[in-house]
Amino acid sequence: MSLITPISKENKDFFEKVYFVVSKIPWGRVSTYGAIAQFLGTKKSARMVGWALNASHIRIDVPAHRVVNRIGLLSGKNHFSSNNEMEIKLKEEGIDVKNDKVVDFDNLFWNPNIELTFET
DNA sequence: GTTTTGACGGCGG
DNA sequence: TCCGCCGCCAAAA
Repeated sequence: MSLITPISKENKDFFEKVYFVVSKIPWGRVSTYGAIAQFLGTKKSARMVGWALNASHIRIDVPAHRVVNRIGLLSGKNHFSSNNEMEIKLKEEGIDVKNDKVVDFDNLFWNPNIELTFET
């Protein structure tokens, strides 16, 4: 079996893939659109990741609040029901946020390309 | 079927 | 270092 199986039957389309990866972000960690896009093989499609998450509001199992942009900025906070819901959720996980930015982002960054390995 | 949009990222100025 | 323009590409209009 391959070590990494980013695409399985439950991840048939791009959106599904995004949801899958995002759902794997550990509690208390954050990831980025670009990293997820790269993991999915389309590094240049970071914007699509955001778009996918935009449609993920129906999926409660997708922790979209753990996805920020490359510098740790909460670029998607405006898409949550409450204006600072994203920040609140992050803080509930022990992630400190200041000025719409994740403090110590480098340390909290979870890179699926490296850390998302799961045994099949 | 074509144009616009967008929760990004890289590169140049 | 900071700011702005440009490329990407799937979905919505």
